[in-house]
Amino acid sequence: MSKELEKQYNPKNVEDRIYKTWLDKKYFHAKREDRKKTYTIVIPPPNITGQLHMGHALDNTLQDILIRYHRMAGWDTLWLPGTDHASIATEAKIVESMKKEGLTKEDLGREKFLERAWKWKEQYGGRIIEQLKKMGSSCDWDRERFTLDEGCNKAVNEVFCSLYEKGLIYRGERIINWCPHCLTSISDAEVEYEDQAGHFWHLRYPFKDGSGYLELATTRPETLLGDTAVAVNPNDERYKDLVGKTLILPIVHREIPVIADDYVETDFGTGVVKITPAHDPNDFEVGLRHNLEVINVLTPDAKITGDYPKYAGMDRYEARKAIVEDLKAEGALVKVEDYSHNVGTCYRCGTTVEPRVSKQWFVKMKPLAGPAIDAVKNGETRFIPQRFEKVYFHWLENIRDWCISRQLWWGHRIPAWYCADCGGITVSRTAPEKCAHCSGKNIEQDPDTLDTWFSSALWPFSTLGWPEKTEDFKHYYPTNTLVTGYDIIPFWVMRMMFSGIEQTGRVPFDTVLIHGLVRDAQGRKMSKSLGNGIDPLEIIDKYGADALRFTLATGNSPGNDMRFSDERVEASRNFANKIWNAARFILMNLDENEPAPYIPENLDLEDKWILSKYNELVSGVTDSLEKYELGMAVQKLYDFIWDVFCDWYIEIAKIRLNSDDEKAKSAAKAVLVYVMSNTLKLLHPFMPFITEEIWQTLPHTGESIMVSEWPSFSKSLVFAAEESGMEKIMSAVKAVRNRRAEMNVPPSKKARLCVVTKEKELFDSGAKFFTRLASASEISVAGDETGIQTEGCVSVVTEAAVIYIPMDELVDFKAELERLNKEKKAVLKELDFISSKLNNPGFVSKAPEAVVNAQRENLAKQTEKLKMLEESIAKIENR
RNA sequence: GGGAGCAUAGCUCAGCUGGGAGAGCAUCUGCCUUACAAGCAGAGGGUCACAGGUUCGAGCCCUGUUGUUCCCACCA
Repeated sequence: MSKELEKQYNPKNVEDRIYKTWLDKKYFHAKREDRKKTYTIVIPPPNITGQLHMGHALDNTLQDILIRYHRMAGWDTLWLPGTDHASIATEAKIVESMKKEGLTKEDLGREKFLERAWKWKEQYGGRIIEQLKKMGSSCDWDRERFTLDEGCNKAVNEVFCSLYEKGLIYRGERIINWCPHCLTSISDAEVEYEDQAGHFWHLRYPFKDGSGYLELATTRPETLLGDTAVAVNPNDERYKDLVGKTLILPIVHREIPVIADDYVETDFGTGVVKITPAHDPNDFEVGLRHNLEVINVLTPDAKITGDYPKYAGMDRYEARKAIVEDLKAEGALVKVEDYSHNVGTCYRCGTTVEPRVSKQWFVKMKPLAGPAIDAVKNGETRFIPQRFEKVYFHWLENIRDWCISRQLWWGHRIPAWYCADCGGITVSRTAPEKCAHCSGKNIEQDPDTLDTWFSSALWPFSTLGWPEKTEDFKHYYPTNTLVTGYDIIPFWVMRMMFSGIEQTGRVPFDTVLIHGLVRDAQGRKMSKSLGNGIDPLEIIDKYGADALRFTLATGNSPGNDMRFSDERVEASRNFANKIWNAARFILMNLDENEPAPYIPENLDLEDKWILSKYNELVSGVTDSLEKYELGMAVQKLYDFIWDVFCDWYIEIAKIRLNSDDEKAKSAAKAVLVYVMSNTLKLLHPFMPFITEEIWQTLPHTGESIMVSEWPSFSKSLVFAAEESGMEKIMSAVKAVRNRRAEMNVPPSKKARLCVVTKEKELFDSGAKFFTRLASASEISVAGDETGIQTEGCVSVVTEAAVIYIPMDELVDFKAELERLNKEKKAVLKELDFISSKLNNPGFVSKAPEAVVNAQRENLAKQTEKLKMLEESIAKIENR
């Protein structure tokens, strides 16, 4: 009895069971095999607050394909997984959940809050890991890490301290981006700009000496409370004489000077700018240059401070209204215009960012950026596709110092202690007992934590044990490929690059594979607010993980966005089913103790053809994978499996399988098993579950397809003559099918075929195919037309043969003649084209020889075809 | 204001270093041919956005134009 499979592939019966086996067998575990080359990927750690979305699904599919391929191809392969503590996002979620209980952070206190956060992490942090497993991700779960675990903390402290010691981290009072909702500073990269409709308020500020007014325009009248100057361009003729004069600030009635600064554009607005150093980054710079007072008028949650009793407690927008009213009352408001401008918002909560002067920690970027730029310029690390290096360069070349302190509790606490006695700062890898400056014991640690991305930046080496010189670090660092979306380049890729170079002296990875965004079927970005997100888990539930993976890996090239639709997954699911049924067919024909895959001695034409095609597939797929053209690799597999193996080879194999020739039968089986089983290996990185399931059912040696050896190109499987021979037969079969279809002959109506060809031997060996594939009842092959009955026949002409189909009653000679003449016309056109090329001396002398020869061969073929067509035409005309 | 991507069949997209355009879906025709109707056989459908240029030869390289999407940027 042969083994039997269900008629349709059902992933639910397969996936979890197989994944468990892989886990039990520890196939994902990297074993540090000394003699082998290593291949390492560190996962972009998903947030613990997160749920698996299509972006993760794509990212991890690509990584798993690369990992599985390299593992099979004999590399010592490590895919290191983990999660990110995501300070802002997680803290926000916890604060939100506390709010429902009527609690605030302060109510709980730091200790209790962190307890709660860790509990939260335990509860939800594992969720996304389970979801990654559903995808089939072959991560080394024994090495799973967390950006806030002890090891990462050690790495963070080491990096912070060493950068501090080198003078590359400093603390300073600067204007930073402040989120009034999250109540923390954020970095430049974390600000998202969007166009917002606003207004342009034209105001006039009176001179103290009563000599009139200076008119200016602003988008933020409420910041007027903090104005400490009004600026004009030093070369502006209109205002030249006014520089140095004193104005009276409306409402506040404070005296402020008119200053001159290049920053002011003469041709925008009135050419006059009010300067609010505390609430605008440019004004802050101007303030520095002119030694202006910095007056903060807003509280951390963007309300007016108590210094202005009339407005105190109003948020910035209420205050704006109130102040505009008062300006109007004071006669200081000239006019209001509609105005659309770019407003910075917090990338986490969308709240309009408030520039704010405060004391924060910064990383000095210029010295770190240089080497990171060089490393990509000199090719130590490359981007695929290359164009994304421009994004990378652009960021690094224009980078400003990185604000790394966050007014949050959930994160790596800044390893700096302040002395209450001498005011000195002690930065230390471990908690110090006394002030490093005055030895006073009265020290307290900075309450702030570090930007999440500070720890993510160390991920490629902190996860391998750095700063310890662990075996893993020595063995697997630098890693090889980083797979991520283009939107993460400034947040993460760039920072890993300069951190890796600075801390380890080496780039953290040699290749950055960039992918695009997964969009919905209409091309819109998937988002919670639109509600158009597609849950990968639902797709897996409906179609299987392999179908999802296949969909994400196919029909798309690196760096480009893709649209996701159920129709595409359906097509993938159908492909899985196709493979399943091919396997089912093979299994039905196998004996119980069929030997493991081998290549039999007695190969027929079709065997050599399929083996040769398979052999080409091996090098094609391997090539594409090596070039990171995953979509290309998967396309080649699809075409081979469906169009070549299933539609042709299996059909042809049926001839021998149904015969009584035991020797031929077992040869056919052997080739079927050999090609199927090895093709499954090539497909395994893309569709791990179904390939494992089938491979296990087929005769095999070894424990699992995922640890089997990647097929390699074999010179002994090159059969060029059989390949081209087979193609000639195939095109003849297609021509017959085509003609029958045109004439509306149903497949049930079989016909005698007579093939006249110069390649009699070839067509003799391929004759049986016509019976099976071209509805032939019987077939004869002849070297010439002597004695052939062509009367009352339809003739089908290909380059290699003329096939006569006797269909007396069906043949409409007039139509037949028309058809033949139409074909003749096409051939003549073709011949014309080819000869125009070959008659062009430029082409013959300059084009590569192979190209010219191909044209010559084609010329011969078409000439032959023309001859045969003309003969057929003559025959009908002369009857 | 700067930079980048995209523009190919009705739709969604491939097309690797330039050698007479492909797939999936959709449409039409004929088939339940004992692996698969989630299938098989066939068909129709494209001046590869436009205009120049380089080349023996351009969907692919160069220049410009148009449309579209995205990223960056301190014109208050």
